[in-house]
Amino acid sequence: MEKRPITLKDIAKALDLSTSTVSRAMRGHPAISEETRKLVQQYAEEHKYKPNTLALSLRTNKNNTIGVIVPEIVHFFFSSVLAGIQDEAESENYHLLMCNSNEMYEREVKSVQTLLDARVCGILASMSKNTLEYRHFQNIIDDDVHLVFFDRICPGINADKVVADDYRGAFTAVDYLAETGCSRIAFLGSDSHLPISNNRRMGYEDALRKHKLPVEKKWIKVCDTTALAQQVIPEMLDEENRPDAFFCINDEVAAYCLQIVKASGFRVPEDISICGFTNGYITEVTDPALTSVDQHGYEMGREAARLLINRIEGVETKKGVVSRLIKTDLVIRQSTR
Amino acid sequence: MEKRPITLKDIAKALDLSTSTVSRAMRGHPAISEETRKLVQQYAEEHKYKPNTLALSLRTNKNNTIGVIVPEIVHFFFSSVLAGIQDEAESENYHLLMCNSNEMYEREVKSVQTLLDARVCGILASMSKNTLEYRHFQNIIDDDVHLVFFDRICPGINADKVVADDYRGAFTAVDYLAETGCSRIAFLGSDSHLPISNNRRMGYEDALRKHKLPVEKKWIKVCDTTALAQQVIPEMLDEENRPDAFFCINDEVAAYCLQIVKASGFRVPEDISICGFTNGYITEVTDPALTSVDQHGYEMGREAARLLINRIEGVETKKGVVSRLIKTDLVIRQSTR
DNA sequence: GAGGATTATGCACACGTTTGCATAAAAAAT
DNA sequence: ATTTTTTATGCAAACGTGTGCATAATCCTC
Repeated sequence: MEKRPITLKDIAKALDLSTSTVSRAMRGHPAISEETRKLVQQYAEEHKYKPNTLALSLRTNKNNTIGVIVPEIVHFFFSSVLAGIQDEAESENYHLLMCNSNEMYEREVKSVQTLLDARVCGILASMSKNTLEYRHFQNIIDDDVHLVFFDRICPGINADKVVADDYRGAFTAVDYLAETGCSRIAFLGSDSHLPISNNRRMGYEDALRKHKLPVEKKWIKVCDTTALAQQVIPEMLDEENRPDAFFCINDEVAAYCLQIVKASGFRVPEDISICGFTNGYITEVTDPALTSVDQHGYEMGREAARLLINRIEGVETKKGVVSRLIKTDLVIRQSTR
Repeated sequence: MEKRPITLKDIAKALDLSTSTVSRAMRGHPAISEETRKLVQQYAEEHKYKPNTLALSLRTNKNNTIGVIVPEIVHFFFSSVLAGIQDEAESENYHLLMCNSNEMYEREVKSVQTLLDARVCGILASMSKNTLEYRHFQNIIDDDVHLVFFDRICPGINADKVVADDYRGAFTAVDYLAETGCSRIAFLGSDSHLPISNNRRMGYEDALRKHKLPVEKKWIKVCDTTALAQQVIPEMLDEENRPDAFFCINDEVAAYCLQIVKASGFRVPEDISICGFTNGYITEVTDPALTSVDQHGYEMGREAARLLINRIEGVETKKGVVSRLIKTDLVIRQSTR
């Protein structure tokens, strides 16, 4: 009952040839006569011969597979990156092994182990928010497996990286807010151990300085989840010297911010401007539509995959770390003046 | 310079044993003395021996990998399903090979081929909107690879499936719309060759009949993209006998519908009620927040993966097709009365 | 027509495992 | 002391492929 797929050996037996001849015939080796080559290839075609990739992998110790670790799948930005990685990998004939750390350190460690055990050629990773220990990433490098970080890079590891131009994105956005008359601009960010947040904060501060606006501690908060938003934003609105603009670390926080601000009786953007980061689906369905900084996740995915594949195939040979910056673009909608 | 990972053979040589003994010692075979077993296992531990999964796969012709084909990654529902699949697969020690058809028939065919070539143990698939030819799916079955469809099933193929209870979700939603006083309820659906859309339409119609409301052709439209929404909805609002409720095939269309309706000067929900389907992120950020039918994508993913794995491991032995229905829940927010 | 160059094919091994069978050594039974 | 049983190990083959080397067959050249 078991239907065994046809192998080179089967073809050899059927045609009364040796497996080596068949193997060479299939790959068009010059030392094989035109006659037998055609014979073999036709027979293979007819019997739907498919090379066993497992055997091939074993022999070359290369399985044409790259592993991906994302902190969260159900997320516009990360799924965009994933789509980019997927497209690039597919066009280069690489398979994609997917892992999801779910923002948990333990699962991230386990994912790395899983991918190394699966003998992937390289790994694309974006770090979980809760990762403070980097040993597992170092293990990848120690195993001579290529590693490229995207977006959430790991500061303690010497590896290639592809990141959005967070600094410039933040600078441009805050510059725009200031240009349009906002003078008390708040920054709702993440924990400062994440380079992503830190870089944006620097862009934010530099833009303030450019406009001779004060950098106030009380207007810089860790607020990167909707739960935190519900708590932090009302407090800020209650103060006598309330912000007249919110620059948020992601679109979700911005959207909740918008709701809270409206519910508190302020008009957007007349009283308060709001700007998000990512430029995902939700920016177009809020009322008013959300101004946001486009991170070009799809492009980041493609770029990261391309860099990794170039490393794997020895096209990229730079000794040190390669860093790619994906440009960011401010997309102005109705939530800012 | 090349650091080759340590193998059973290496251990054997180092300990002056045969590879077979080492192999048995590692797996705790009873015919191996306690003494050598400990010796081997300790040596393996010290030298960080990792079994080569490629070799194992070749031997057993089983690579503990399942393939997934989704029509679109950047989509709340599908990424939710993916997350569910991922979690279930991981807990059962299966790897995930991911493909993205991007709603294109050709890429779907290619994805199937890719996965079969990779010798996956099974495939989870959701059909692209543009797929009308089913031969590639039949190939999976002919190759004796397990196949489970989720959500967008393929009507022409005899395979296991896990789907949302679309009929009941639609019925419940439309029933609720009617209960709350709507009498001219429009259905913005997909092409009727998709079972998903067809089942919902039947639920929609049955709910209308229950309330003795007429089923009008002009209130049933194909409108499953935001682009179509921009075109179709204004036309419907312009008619003298305009709908007083829109039941939409997904949240995106519902959100755009909401915008268009508001922009046309109608109040939501006082003049017109709007209901979406999926219950994704955006339902909470529109104004008013969107009533929607929760499809429980994550659960669907887990269920589909579990079913597939049960098939692979011979736990599920039913001869015919197994169909699982994932319950749907109406989540009432402010876009309906 | 004998030697050399060319062409086409096969043998054997390798990749890292697992496993049926044989076997050596030790222990037990007669 | 010899046979039988037990225990622990090794040999060899297998999974499906690719490749260096040997070799058989053909052709050319003088």
